[in-house]
Amino acid sequence: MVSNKNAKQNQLLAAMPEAEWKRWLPDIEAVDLSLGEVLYEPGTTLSHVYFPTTAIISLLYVLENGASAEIAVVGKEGLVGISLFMGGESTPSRAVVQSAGKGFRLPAQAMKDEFNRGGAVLHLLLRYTQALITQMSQTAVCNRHHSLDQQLCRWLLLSLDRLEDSELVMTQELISNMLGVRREGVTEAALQLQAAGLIKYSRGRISVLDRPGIEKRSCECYGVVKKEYDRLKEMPLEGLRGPV
Amino acid sequence: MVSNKNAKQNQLLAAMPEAEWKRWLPDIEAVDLSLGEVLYEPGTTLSHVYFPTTAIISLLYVLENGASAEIAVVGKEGLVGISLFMGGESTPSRAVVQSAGKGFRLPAQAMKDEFNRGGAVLHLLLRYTQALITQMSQTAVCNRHHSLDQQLCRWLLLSLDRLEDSELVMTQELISNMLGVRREGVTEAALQLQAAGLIKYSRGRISVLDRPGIEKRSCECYGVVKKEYDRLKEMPLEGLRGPV
DNA sequence: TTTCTTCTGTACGCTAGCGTACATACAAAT
DNA sequence: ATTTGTATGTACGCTAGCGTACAGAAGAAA
Repeated sequence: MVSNKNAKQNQLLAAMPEAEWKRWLPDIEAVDLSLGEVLYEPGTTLSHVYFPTTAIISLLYVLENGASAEIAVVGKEGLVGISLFMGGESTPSRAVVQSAGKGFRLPAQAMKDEFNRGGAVLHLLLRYTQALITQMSQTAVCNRHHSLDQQLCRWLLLSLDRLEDSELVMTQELISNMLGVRREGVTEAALQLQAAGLIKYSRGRISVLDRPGIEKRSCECYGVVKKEYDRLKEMPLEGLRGPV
Repeated sequence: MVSNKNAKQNQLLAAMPEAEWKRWLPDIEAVDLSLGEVLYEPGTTLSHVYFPTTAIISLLYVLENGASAEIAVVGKEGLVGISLFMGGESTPSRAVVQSAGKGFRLPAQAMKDEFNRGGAVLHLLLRYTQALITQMSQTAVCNRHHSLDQQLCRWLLLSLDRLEDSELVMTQELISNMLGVRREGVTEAALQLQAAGLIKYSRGRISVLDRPGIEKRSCECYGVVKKEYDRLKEMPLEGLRGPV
């Protein structure tokens, strides 16, 4: 039996009705997620779904030539492993811990069983999936049209939202993998942000000093996604059921 | 009452169990979809879901500055309007008819009601959504790492798969909007393909002469997505229910 | 203290694709 | 047959980001 209180740092778990929550308790398990840990590889069948609380997970696509790009970030607002209930069992993407921290996990079968009861949990999870889709789509457009500088700001904001403090443990090399760009490009962009007094960093630790400043430099993509997450979060869960 | 036979050109409708299909029949409606027609705008509540048969629909994101990019294509293999059953009611994207043709539509409420019965239709639709997510993700990576030439090939293949013949009615200007690049860039890439004898085109009509040739020039993204669509299509629908 | 490793900074030439501006060419309409 | 509009081709300078190659700098290890 785990500490109920900590688990509810995850917003999906927190949003679950009491009855469902009680059913889950015996199966749910606290986990420590360490930097670089891989939650699933492309094509593998998932054994658990993960609900991060303080950890941040990146959904990464890796191309044949080794080039990669992050397609979405998951933190305390979501869960990792949607393909389990979406019905695919696996995805072509990889889930990597981008920022070490804690989370909870639930065995695949327990997840499916609950989902198949078709109640509030189903709607909650699908609504979250819809938000995730928005994030992915926006990433696609952002990759096409926005500058590295703008994208770095967007990325910093996405990470900040999922952390308690304003310090990221993250080398420029890793960021470059996420953004799918050269490490040197990240250095240049980061130098500018530092020169402008917006961030301060050294050897794998980045402190954000002026968040509003970063927001100003970011492309619209951050805001669009944030707004959509908020909109969905506030929608009534029974929305699907009633006739208006 | 519509012709059952035509509707089942759509693979999702075709995959529906007879019982469910009979429930839908009274509500389903044939529609002609003309080039450029907009099925929904960002943020608007959807009135119907669309099941294309011969038409092709593009899911487009338009940025504040007017720049755009296609994030996914939907043809006879899928449906347009997943946000209806995913619970969001709307999306920040726009759905535009990319290739004129026919399709069928179902009123939003009928769709939700059927979905909420929680049977095979639910699993069928979620599995399709999972495939769509793959397409979006791959598009994001592709936008980051592959050349215009490769992407044009990918795009041609995606379109071909959703058409009967091998002629696309599509100006280079429109293609450039989809790919989120300059029209001139598409001209250059298309010239090369034509010089290589792979396609032939003139004033908005493109004939693909050598499909294998195009496949060779395309990036891996087309193949990855295709394979995942096929994999999902062949999975048993009850996969979610049983314990293995 | 010295060595080693990892992270960050700098430099330089290169290329794809952009923005812009026209030029041609085809096809339908008058 | 001529006009008009739309689709395609060409050209040219520009910039962001790439590939490559090192050089410093900050910790960690010895």
